[in-house]
Amino acid sequence: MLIGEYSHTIDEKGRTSMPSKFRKEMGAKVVIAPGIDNCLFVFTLKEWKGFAERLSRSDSSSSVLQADNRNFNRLIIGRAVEAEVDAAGRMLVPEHLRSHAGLSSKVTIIGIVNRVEMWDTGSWESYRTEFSKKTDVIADKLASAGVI
Amino acid sequence: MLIGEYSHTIDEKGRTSMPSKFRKEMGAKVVIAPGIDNCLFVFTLKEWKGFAERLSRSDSSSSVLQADNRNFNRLIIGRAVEAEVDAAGRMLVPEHLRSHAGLSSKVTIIGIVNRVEMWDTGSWESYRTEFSKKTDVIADKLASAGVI
DNA sequence: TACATAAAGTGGGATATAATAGTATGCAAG
DNA sequence: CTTGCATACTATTATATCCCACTTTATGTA
Repeated sequence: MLIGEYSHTIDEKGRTSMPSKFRKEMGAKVVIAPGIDNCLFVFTLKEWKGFAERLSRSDSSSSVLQADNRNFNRLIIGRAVEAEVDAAGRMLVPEHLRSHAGLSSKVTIIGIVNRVEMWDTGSWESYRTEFSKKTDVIADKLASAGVI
Repeated sequence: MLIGEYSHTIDEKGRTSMPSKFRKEMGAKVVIAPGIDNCLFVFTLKEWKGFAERLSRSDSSSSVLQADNRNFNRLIIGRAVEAEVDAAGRMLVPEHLRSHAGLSSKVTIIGIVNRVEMWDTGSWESYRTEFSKKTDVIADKLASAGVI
């Protein structure tokens, strides 16, 4: 299971490390896609197929939602790339995806069960500060999962 | 059952002891996650898996398309780590979790039935003194809610 | 109560692994 | 044929993990 937060650099060629803890599970080929909220999603090939399929399954009846769905798919699926993890454990993030997430030098990579997210470290920190104020939402979720 | 309060040190590498009374029940691998109120939760691997799966299913109650789910999963699952309890009975708490709970040198570890919490000893003491004043009020609430 | 023995807790150093920078090589386009 | 870019390889630095030893606390026995 992919969990945890790791900090890495991204060099001027756009290469950044896949955290060593994730490498075995992610394999040598991954898919990098624009994520929701200024981050990038990284999937295994297998997970990507499932994710893309769920997105493109248009089960909404209203034409307005269908249009939204098409746009969404263009933005997410159309801009995704397949990337290889090299011998040193790095993957190349193409320029259009780097700019989507605002990646410059420091990146924070987090694992969320079946996907990985890449954030610019600065963006991640402000995102985190922002949401950690909502402890009531967090407590509700923990309660509904039977943790507390 | 995990009960009791234990005090330990955390060294500059971030290692701290799992109380010996908890070791058998917790096993060799545990998951450390950010908790609410400036503490960390420590789960057995088994408890964690059930918990994470409930929260990351792709049904509507935990879909990635819903902002609250994304936020929660990023902050709790994305910042959790799997940690091994070493031969000396210690586990490594990574820097980002130490700073979440404000751990510096003294930690207090408490057992709460099926989970363990780690507190900075100072934070724990102020939390405890704060709430021990209100135990009668809390007891009344619990009683009127039919809990005890 | 004092002592002996064992278990647990803590600190520090050695070794292995990972992260990143730097250099070389191959391929494609002009 | 040359130049530029992208990928691959190598080396150095940094970090994390493992291992050992000492200290302290607990427990049981004389």
